[in-house]
Amino acid sequence: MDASLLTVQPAAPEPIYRQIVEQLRRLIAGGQLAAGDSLPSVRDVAGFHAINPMTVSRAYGIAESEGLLERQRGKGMVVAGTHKTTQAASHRLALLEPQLQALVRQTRELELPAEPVLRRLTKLLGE
Amino acid sequence: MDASLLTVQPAAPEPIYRQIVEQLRRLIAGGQLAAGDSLPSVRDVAGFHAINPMTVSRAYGIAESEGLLERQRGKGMVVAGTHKTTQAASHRLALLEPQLQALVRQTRELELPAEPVLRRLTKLLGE
Amino acid sequence: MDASLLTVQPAAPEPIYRQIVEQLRRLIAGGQLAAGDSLPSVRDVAGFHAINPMTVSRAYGIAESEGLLERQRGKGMVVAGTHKTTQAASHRLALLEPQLQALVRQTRELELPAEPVLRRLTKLLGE
Amino acid sequence: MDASLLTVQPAAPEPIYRQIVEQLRRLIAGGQLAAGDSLPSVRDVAGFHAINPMTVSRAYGIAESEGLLERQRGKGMVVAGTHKTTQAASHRLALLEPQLQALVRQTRELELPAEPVLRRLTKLLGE
DNA sequence: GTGGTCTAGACCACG
DNA sequence: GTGGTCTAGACCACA
Repeated sequence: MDASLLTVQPAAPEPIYRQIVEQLRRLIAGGQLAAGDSLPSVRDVAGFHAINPMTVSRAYGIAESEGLLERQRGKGMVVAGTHKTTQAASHRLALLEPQLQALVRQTRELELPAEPVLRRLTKLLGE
Repeated sequence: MDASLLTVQPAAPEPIYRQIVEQLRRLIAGGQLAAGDSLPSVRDVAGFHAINPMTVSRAYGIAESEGLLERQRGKGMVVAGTHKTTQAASHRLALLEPQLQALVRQTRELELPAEPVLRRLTKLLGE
Repeated sequence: MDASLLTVQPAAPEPIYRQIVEQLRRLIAGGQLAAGDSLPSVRDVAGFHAINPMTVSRAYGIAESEGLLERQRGKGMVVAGTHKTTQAASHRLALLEPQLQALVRQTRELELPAEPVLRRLTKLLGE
Repeated sequence: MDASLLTVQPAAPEPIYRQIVEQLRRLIAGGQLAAGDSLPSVRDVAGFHAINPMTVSRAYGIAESEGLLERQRGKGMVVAGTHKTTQAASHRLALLEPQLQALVRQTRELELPAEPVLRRLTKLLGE
């Protein structure tokens, strides 16, 4: 499993460990990480992104306590078996709902009409 | 100026003071707050949303240091005169760019096609 | 809230942060910590037991993610409101079931009859 | 000697090797394993419980260094001769003391009276 | 090799 | 004052 699977933005306001947890949630929901897949080791991820191993370990630990990952003693972390298949698109879309609602609120605060926002998003999604 | 202009979610992970600053930025860019408009007092906002006055004060202070607001003796805070008019739509759209990019990244991690996301957003924007 | 409420055994095999989490679970279930009670600060607990603040913070964080505690921004941690009352004795007894089962297994491995074990436990509980 | 003598819970927080060592300690103290008895081979135990042979080997090694077991060429591990007889009940009871003390502490944290705990334990021991 | 725990200490975010 | 995040590094537990 490749450490480059995860992306990390150390400068973002969102803490690194949470960035990782949330990416894992989406990658598993989307099926890019399937049940049984093993994850890059804590040390690999930390080395690749030049962050502290403990930060990665913390993310993995939270993901484990959420039931996303399982620890295989001595071998590393794997995607938990409960997530047998890629989740339905409707369920995956639901994971974006909070972000979509925030976007709508902000669009309104900016008094922007819907069209330019949708046009811009269409363009970005198409690239 | 009504304290209900601002919305605040104390339970959100984003700090309250930053929620306020960013809303002010957008409301001013969108023209809902025009140059010279006076803002609700720190006390009113804090009382209305049941948050700490110091938090509101801090948000106002940051907005002032960004040049969004000005302190007028005896009148409290008012929208700064530099923001004479509503900004151009293209400039306002630019303020959404980071959120749009994050949305695109998350859509890809979820392996979602563009259509359902755009459809959902269209619906929310139309309500 | 007194830092001496929690006891910690740094030499025990069980990690300190988990000792704390499990104590919190029992103290809340037993009603010694009621909803809304505030907890000793991370720094107080760490200082009192001569352990690292991060270790305490980690325990509090886990307890929060389990819904036992709530964070009051800027004020510290309080017992979550969901735990309105002391739980029924039967429910509290259930929390001891794993330990009781382990004790029974060990008693059998030692080929000990029930009486001396019960007698010893009775004595310890009565002190 | 049957591999099913030992029970192992790979999912438990307690490390597997320690589960084995402590069981051996109790089985020998209780006389279920007598001096000279031979133990199931590392391979058998590992195969039976689907755990890593190295884990079993490590447990046996620790038990040997504690003087519980002896390595006999060609015969594998046997119970050491120093443990000629079943130990006195009082000595065996002492092996349970830490668990009993932990149980008492937890009972108090749960604010449980002694009776229900003793009743439940009596029931479990009688089954 | 894997992950886990803890420390000491810096610095930030929040109220 | 509160808790949160991250680091660097030591050391342990496990397979």
